[in-house]
Amino acid sequence: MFSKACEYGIKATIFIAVKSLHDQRVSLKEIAEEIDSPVAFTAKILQLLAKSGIVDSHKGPTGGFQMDRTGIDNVKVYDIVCAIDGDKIFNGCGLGLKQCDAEHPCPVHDKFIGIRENLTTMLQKTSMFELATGLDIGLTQLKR
Amino acid sequence: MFSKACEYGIKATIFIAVKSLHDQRVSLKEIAEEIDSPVAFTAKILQLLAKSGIVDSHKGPTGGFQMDRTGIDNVKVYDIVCAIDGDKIFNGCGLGLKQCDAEHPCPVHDKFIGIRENLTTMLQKTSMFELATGLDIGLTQLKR
DNA sequence: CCAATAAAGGATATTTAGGTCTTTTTATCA
DNA sequence: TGATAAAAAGACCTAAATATCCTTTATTGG
Ligand code: FES
Ligand code: FES
Repeated sequence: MFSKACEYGIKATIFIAVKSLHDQRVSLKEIAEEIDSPVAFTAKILQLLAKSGIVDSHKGPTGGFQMDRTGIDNVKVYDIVCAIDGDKIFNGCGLGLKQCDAEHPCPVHDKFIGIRENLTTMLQKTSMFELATGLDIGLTQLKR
Repeated sequence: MFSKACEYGIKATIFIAVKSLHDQRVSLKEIAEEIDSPVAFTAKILQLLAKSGIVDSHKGPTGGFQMDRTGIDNVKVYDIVCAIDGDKIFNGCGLGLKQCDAEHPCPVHDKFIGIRENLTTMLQKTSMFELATGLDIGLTQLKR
């Protein structure tokens, strides 16, 4: 469904959101441990998320990653997926035609379009706040 | 969503079904042209589909690929996806946890499970016959 | 100012997906 | 029966995703 980079990116952002809700900045090392991801690779992904304005980063001692309250409420899973994997999964043809076009549909177009819309809507509606609170109260987990 | 191999496999099978409905066997070359795919790579995929019993293959002059009427009715998109990409997309965790487990869910589990079920059901219900007839009457297309 | 800390950046390595090429096997039919 | 046609099989190549390593830059606190 998503690339590894995107999976790490989503998990990292949720974790940063949890910590930010407790007014804590969190370091790359801590993130990688918490989401069970390779440190250096995670660094690349966080760089991209920082450039995209999804998370804030600070260098130096006491540095690390964080989100402000507005971000925690406004950033949706959809934004992270777009930033890392692009929008192919939301707009692309399920059978790989150059573009998905209802006027010239592939054989699965009509069947796919509904599911793709459900996925898009779901990801557009799901905020970091919602996912972060579930994690914070122990309902969900980021590794196993 | 699907791998390239899987996209080619689905398209190839639909095309073979169309031709089989007209009692025509079809060669690798013809298939690759019709679905706009690399010939040698398509050969590999068709080998796998033949081994999986999804299509029948015959060597020699007049040889090629075909499906019997039972296969055209019974083979579902789901079967092709499982044969080529495996069932990770149907059972795997959306965030890449080692296994998707409702007792120990990842943050997106509850949101994902419904969409994943819709996708699975849709692919399990969609037969080659249905897709082949749509293509045959010109409603849909395999390349662009 | 300086030492320590942490992210940014860039070069490199590894693994997997995607794709090609050549040889072998099987079947047809003239 | 032998020339030919077509898929099967296996070795090989290429590009992209994943992952690592090293150097640079920014920030902090003493
Ligand atoms: S054309 Fe293939 S999904 Fe729309
Ligand atoms: S645990 Fe992640 S989708 Fe079920």
